[in-house]
Amino acid sequence: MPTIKDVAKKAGVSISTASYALNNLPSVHPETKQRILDAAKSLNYYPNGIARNLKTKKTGNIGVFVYGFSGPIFSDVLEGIRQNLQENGFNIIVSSGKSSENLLNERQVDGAIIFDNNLTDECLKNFASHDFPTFVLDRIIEGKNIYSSVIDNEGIVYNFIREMVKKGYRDFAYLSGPNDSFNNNHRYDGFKQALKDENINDHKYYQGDFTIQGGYQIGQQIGLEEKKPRFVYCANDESAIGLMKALREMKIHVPKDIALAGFDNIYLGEYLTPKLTTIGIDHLKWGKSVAQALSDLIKDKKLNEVKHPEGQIIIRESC
Amino acid sequence: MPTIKDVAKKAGVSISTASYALNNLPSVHPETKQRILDAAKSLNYYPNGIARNLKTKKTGNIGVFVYGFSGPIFSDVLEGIRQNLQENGFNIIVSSGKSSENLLNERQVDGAIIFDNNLTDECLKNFASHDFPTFVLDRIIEGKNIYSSVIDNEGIVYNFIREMVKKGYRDFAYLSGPNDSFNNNHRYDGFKQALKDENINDHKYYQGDFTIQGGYQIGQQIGLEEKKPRFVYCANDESAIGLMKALREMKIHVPKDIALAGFDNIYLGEYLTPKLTTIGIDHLKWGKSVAQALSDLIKDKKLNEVKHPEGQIIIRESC
DNA sequence: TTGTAAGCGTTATCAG
DNA sequence: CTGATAACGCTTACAA
Repeated sequence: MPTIKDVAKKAGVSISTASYALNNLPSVHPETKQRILDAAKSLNYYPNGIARNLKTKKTGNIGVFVYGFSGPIFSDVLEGIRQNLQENGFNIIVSSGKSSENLLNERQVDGAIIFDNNLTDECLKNFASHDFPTFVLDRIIEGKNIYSSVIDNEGIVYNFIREMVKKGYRDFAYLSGPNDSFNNNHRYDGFKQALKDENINDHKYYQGDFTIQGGYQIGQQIGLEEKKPRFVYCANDESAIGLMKALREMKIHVPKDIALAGFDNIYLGEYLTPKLTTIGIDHLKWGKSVAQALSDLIKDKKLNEVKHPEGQIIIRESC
Repeated sequence: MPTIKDVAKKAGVSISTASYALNNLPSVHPETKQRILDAAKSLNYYPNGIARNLKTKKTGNIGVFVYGFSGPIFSDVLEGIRQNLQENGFNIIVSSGKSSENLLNERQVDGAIIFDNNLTDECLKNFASHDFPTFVLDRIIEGKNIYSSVIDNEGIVYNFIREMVKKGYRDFAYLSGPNDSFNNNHRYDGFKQALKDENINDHKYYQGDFTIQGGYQIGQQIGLEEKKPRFVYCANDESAIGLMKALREMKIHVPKDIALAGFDNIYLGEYLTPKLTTIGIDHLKWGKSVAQALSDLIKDKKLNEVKHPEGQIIIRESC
């Protein structure tokens, strides 16, 4: 494995001159520079990133930490982040589980984007406090160098439910996600507030867990109920899909017997029968804008506007 | 940001003793060790990974390089890899695009798992040649330190098509993926061979691109054809989904009018109407076994059996 | 324009 | 059991 030393020797210059040339510093004579570049090429030399990182105290890496690799909603956020970071000359490093903590604690990244409940506020605050900008997308944390960009769950679900009431529905149920989920809780708040403002005093509540399987079980349960809700609002699309599957199996027609809707606009919603009504976030744009804000913070140390992602109601066939 | 120097000073020992204690070397006296650990804790000390990596010439990171973050099939492979690497004490770093090349060339990872056409054979061979074990999952490369683990596309598609012939189908078409795709080409080979062995001399061929959108367009085209194929085998599930959507819109019934099937067993196949017949790979297991082989290679420098992933035919309702 | 040398934060060799 | 010290491969004052 050739080092800069080998390149310098081959080109007949000192290590520092080699370094200057390889880093495109203007001071070095064109001829020597060429000699150095040729030597590097012929040796198939690449700088050792680790050594550079140690010296410069920068890695050029941005960590994106997710709670798992399954699940369809991440992909677009990640892709948006990736595209933007590439433009800004950063490497993207996506990780999950124990690795995430390691990479943060050992400072193998210059900044972080978080989408993982399992990373504690403490861990993140500690990382951020050492001058590493951090964006959190799955909760709100206050702290030095730490910023949140979260969906306005409450507002958009509120609007959606009121729209459904205008359409004539009045008998609602809520199929929840996990109780400790930021997104779920805010969606439920919006749901309740809408009912309240429409003077609807009662609603059923089903405990789900954001999975298809969970929605499916609730669907089986609902199928056996004497008095079924007319509209089940599901805290995410996957719950809705499971629910819909169970209802279909029990010959309960959607939306004629029971209407339903979800959240996330996962791409398969459009391919179901009936097509799923949902609330969509422009994940690609969200990813890009967060990545841009982070890049600005790292490069210029100044915080530009952090756009919160906008939600959009997507009416299809399930209600 | 505290360094080992600060810890040593606080504990009243030399740097090297601090290092010994922090790395659990047996030689250090329990009492001093405790003092050092306490000091580290009170300073909130974490070793600087970069510095350690430079000295030890190991990063503890495994790079997983994918062609993009979208697409459902990756997630399970990634999750399998993640689980296994975590057990083996490695960090997982998933990356894509330009970053992948950077991380490889700058040796920020100890080994790599590849799922990305855009990384050239040359780049991978170069990386691997410097004693970094590399597993390639999306093609076959021969070279020092470089190993392939690929799906037996040909064999399983072959078996599937022959099974369909037994069921009575004889008029087949192939909806392809991109022409330069390893998976697509081998699936097509299996498809053709099966027809040949069944003495079916002719078949239609539609050029797709592995996307829902692509499948949808072909579906619209087929809808207008005078003489439609009886069975369209799709090179992946997403193509099949797009195709199915178009057919439904044109009131062509699946499987009564046209039967179809895909490849990948993406999870939503089960939630479509009709449910999609497909060929499934146990991606989680695949990811785990590749990660295990890579870990063995890095730790023991010895190559254990590389399991090729097994495919399974999953008959549902679309044919 | 080029070279010398210090130093980034560790680990590891060697001596005590 | 503990401490000096060199070294990992690079960047960057500073000197020439």
